[in-house]
Amino acid sequence: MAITIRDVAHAAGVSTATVSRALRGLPNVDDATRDRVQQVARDLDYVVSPSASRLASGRTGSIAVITPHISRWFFSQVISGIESVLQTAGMDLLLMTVSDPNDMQGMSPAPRLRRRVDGVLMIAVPPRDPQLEEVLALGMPTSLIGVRKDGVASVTIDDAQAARTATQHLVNLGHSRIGVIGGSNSQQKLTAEAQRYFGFREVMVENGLELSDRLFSPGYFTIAGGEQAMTELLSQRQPPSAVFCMSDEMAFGALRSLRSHGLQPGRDVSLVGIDGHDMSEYLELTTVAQPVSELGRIAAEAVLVQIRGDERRNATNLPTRLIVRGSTAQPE
Amino acid sequence: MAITIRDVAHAAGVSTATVSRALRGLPNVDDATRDRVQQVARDLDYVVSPSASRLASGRTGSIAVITPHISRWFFSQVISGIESVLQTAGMDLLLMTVSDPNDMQGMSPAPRLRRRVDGVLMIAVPPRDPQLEEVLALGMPTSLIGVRKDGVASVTIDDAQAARTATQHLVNLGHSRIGVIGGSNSQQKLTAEAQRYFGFREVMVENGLELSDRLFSPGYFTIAGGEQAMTELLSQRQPPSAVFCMSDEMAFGALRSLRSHGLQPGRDVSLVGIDGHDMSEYLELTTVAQPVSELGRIAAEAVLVQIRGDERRNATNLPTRLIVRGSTAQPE
DNA sequence: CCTTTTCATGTAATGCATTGCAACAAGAGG
DNA sequence: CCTCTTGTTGCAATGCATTACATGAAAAGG
Repeated sequence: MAITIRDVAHAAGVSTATVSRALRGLPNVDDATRDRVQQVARDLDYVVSPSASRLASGRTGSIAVITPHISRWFFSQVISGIESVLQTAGMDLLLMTVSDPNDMQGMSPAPRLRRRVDGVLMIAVPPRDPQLEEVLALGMPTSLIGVRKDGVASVTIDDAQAARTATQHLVNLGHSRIGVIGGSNSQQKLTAEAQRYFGFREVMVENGLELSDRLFSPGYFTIAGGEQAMTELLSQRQPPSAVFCMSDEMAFGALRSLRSHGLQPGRDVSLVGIDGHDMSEYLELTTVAQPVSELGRIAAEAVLVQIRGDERRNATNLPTRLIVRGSTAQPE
Repeated sequence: MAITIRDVAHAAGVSTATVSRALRGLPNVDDATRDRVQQVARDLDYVVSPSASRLASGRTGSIAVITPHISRWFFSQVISGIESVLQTAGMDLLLMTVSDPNDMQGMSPAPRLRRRVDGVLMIAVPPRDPQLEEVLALGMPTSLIGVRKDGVASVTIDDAQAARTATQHLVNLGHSRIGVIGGSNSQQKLTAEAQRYFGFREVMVENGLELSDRLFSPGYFTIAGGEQAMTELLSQRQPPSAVFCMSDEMAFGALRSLRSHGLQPGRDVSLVGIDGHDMSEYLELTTVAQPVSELGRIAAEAVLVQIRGDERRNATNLPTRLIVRGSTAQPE
């Protein structure tokens, strides 16, 4: 009932092979023939059957984006960047989530990928996650975002450096008792988190400042978690005069905690985040901004390159920049 | 080179037809046979070729989600809700964006949908948008989110009612000079926006309050736009004592504008938004919360139902609820 | 004018699962 | 013991585009 390539071939008086070539812009087709075929195809309102095309060619024309979250700021920004590139490239974007690697009940996405996509983009999956390993084992073009792993293309920021920048900024202002709000206490940390912690430590040590477990509080990368963590830090005998938050969203929560304790960000306690979240400008949050949607765009391009066969599996690092706002100031 | 259904059939000593039936859980397959086939399939690490399956069956097992934005809060929440349902149903989620309907350079998504998906979900597309019409003309299972249109399944909130609730709240507090921050000034308004304006007007009229064009300012549903709009309202001879913002994000911008004018939200100027944005709690914003990801979930389920053949094209309205916080108070 | 390229086009095999229909076996009913 | 169900399985057509290879014609080269 639907129009097929044969209908077009008949109507144009050529073979299906020629129609296929003409419509896909392959060489070795006479200009006149090509025009005629295209015209006929348009007249008949013909669209190729993707299933048939995929079956015959072996290419699916789609790329999977695997992410642990869709609606969190960082992830939606990245996905948006990816989408813009794939849209332009005419690739379908298959969106799938992985259950938080911690609770393993969710089944691995790998089986759902086989024979279904030409490439995979994974956002912020722990580098030793078994689900990641399974996906990599499929051997298809893959690019990671926010994670670095040997032999796999990846796009990241220099997390350690970003943390250094943030921490150094606090140190430069004269702070010496500096707290950290990070992800979780668990060992199985995301590289990004571990790197940020590493960068923080370095600067602290370089400046001979105290590093204490009591100055670390987990915020689980959520607003609520950040608020909780800040409250925790404030409840100590000697609360920090400045806090480095590993994400802006946690910093937002921390800001609120400050306010509900009657403290003023910047004046009473300095806060710096990492992200460059849209809201940070409106909350006067000092932050180390990362080019988030750019991460997605570059990673998407990397997969496309791999699909084209240019086996370029490199690791890209994008620059971050410190944006100083009202939430940081010299200790009084 | 890849394992096909024939390999499985051979190994299990049955026909491909039986393998197909056994693996998909169709009836009329002996339990012993089914077990054997499943075992063999697992041993051989067989996965069906989606392309072949689609070509043969005519079903694609995927659903398109068409949205004007990916990273904006509302949209990413909705997409997240959709994803959870589709994941469970084993459907692929194809994500595509439509260029803002206003600039028509982006080509319509309709051609990219044909033969490619079993159903479509569209988020917040103007009801008379030609791109929407084209998609509907495809005649496939479709469900709209945030838009109501005759003959098409849709999931929305009662926007007029939400606006009434927000406005009435301000009136009840004793405000009489009430401003509005809406989308744009243009005529081609999104239904949601028009409805919200309508609800606002109604309450104003019912209470005999002044309705002036000067009390309307466009915020384009962005944070920056909201800030601008609030600044605009504040610059008038007689600024409003309360402002109804058609979205939380615009309200965030408005909050900032207040602060930079040295005004305190609630005490000096009351603000109410619509959305129930995650951040609104942290900014003490009074808002009319809508069940955003629920919108996505229900719409997704509606498409699945249509795909199954139960031609149930109804319009669902989800409830909203007022959450009163510090940004609204009696005028002093 | 003849041979060799080069280009346009056609032929037909290929990819792989689904499904209508036929065949058959075993159990139910008489 | 025979007919009728009911359930299990196989056969083979089907869906539709892609592409390796073959063919023939025209252009290029000698």
